[in-house]
Amino acid sequence: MSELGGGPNPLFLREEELVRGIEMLFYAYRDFTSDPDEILKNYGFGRAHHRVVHFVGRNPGMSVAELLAILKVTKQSLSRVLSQLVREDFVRQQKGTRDRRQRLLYLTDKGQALFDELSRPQRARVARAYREAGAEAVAGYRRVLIGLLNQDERDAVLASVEKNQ
Amino acid sequence: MSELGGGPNPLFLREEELVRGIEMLFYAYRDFTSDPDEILKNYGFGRAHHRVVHFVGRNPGMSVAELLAILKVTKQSLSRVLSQLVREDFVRQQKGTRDRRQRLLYLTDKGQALFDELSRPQRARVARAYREAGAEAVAGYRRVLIGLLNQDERDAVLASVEKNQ
DNA sequence: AATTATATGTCAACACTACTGACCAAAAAA
DNA sequence: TTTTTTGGTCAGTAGTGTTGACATATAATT
Repeated sequence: MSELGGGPNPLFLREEELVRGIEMLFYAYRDFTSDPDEILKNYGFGRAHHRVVHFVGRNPGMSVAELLAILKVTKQSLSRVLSQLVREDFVRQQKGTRDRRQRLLYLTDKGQALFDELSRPQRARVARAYREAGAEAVAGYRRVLIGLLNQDERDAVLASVEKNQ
Repeated sequence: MSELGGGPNPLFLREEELVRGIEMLFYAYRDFTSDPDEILKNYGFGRAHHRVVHFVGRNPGMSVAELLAILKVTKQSLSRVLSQLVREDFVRQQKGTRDRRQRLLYLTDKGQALFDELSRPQRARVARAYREAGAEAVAGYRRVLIGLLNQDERDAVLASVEKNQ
């Protein structure tokens, strides 16, 4: 296959470089999820539980609809893991005051403890990578990741990620 | 939770910044996989098939053992999708000449076509992100992703990724 | 030549995560 | 009051992953 644009591309846009970018993301994600996966086994949970615990922990009081929009899974997929987390007292649901149909989601103390346990090895991994690469590389890392997002998602993601600045 | 090291960390190692790095990776991977996922539906395939097609396409003649080491799944998990791809003539197996126990893996023309179809939107996505972020950011992106790898995997991953330089 | 180790495949059984499509109830909005 | 939104639930199905056991062919070692 020839170059994407047909014309002469800067070095980092060569075909080979693009495929390399694809693979690097696969490898990083593969290793990145391995630590939490190990921990989750001890709780009889899977990766889906992790995602719920993470985003509820980061966005206390979020609604189910907001969580669905972040995870991009169906209601039924979420329902199973969420109700399991509620049943086992990791997540607490509270009727919304403004809109009482909503079940606003919060971590319990137990849930917060799990959040911390799961995030510890990931934070350590990111910290190590950031430290080794340096501040400038970190800025580049973030810029490229943002560029990889669906364009119609960028604002939402940036808002979500930056909210706790 | 306090800072990781206890001491005063540079800004990009703040707790909040680390969690942001975790989330960005989740979001990028979520959107990154969405295009191929759509295409795969038309073939009755899933993400696992994609991974096999991708890595066999990138490493023609690789052995099953090598593929397992990259994917980090069990033989049984791989077996299902691989035998399906062979049965449907996307992947071809050829007895190794040096070691005739090995089944060396190659894409058929059909497999190569699928590889191209799947990689096209991902390459376009990476190209867009690289273009928007610039060469310097790309270098940082790659450095951080390498730092996120398990340390005992780095050499293998770098060898695999760089091999077609 | 006989033994051991390796590469691969296969089977059964199971678990987690995801999907679709249908349906229902409560509450908000029009 | 009617419509829409939010959320829950049910049944059925599919894709991907696991463990553990076992079989075969071949290579490597003794």
